[in-house]
Amino acid sequence: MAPKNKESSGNASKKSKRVISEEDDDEDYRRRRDRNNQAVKRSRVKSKLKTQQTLERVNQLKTENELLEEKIKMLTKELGFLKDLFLAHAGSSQHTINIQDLDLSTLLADDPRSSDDAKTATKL
Amino acid sequence: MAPKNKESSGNASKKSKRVISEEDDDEDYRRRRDRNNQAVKRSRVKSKLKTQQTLERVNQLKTENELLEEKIKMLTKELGFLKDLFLAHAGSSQHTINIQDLDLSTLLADDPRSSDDAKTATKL
DNA sequence: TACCATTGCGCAATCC
DNA sequence: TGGATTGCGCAATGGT
Repeated sequence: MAPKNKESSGNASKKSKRVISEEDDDEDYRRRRDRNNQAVKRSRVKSKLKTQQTLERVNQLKTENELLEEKIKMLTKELGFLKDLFLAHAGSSQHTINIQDLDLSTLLADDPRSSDDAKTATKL
Repeated sequence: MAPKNKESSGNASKKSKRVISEEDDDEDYRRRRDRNNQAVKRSRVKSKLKTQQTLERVNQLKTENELLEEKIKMLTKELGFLKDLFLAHAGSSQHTINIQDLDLSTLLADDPRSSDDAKTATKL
């Protein structure tokens, strides 16, 4: 904190014709200070904006996360059903499954491979 | 920016015995300023800490999401396999599946219902 | 050398 | 009454 030259030396002229160089420097100083102050404001606005966007990103990711968890529950449930089916018959004596006994309609209705989330599911 | 009473009026005594009340006020002012400055520092440290934690949270959630996406791919793949099996035989003439033809070992090896991510899968 | 961006810091106004 | 926040300006510093 050094150059705090306010109305320091006894300058008669205020800003009439900037006599020599002292006044010029003062004006320069003010100009520079003002520019920096504006730069500081810009920088701080940007900083706050970034902070807020980060918070929004967190919420966005949380929501996304919940949806994915739900989807996993659904898929796991379906898989469990199908596997139980296989196991049940695998443990039986004849080792065969009669397709007529199965209600595939409900199972295939929400086939994950053709849902709206196909972006991640269809890749393979 | 008003009360910038530094070495304003011509006070002879500096802090010897605080004559009446002027000096006292000055000392009080300084004490208050110093305390506020410390409070400001604490506040800013806390603020920066929170910002950083938020950034870490974002990365954490991103990682979590990727894992969930992968899991969904796996489950979808498995489901697709099982459903194709059903469909294939549903379209056949005999409508029966011979369990001997299936290799359930690989399928059941990584049963989602008994994996390490059981936290979300076992709930139902 | 000049310029803008960032950052630490103190002041004062407000908030709580 | 007093700490916590916040907007703001200054100066130092970083990065062209």
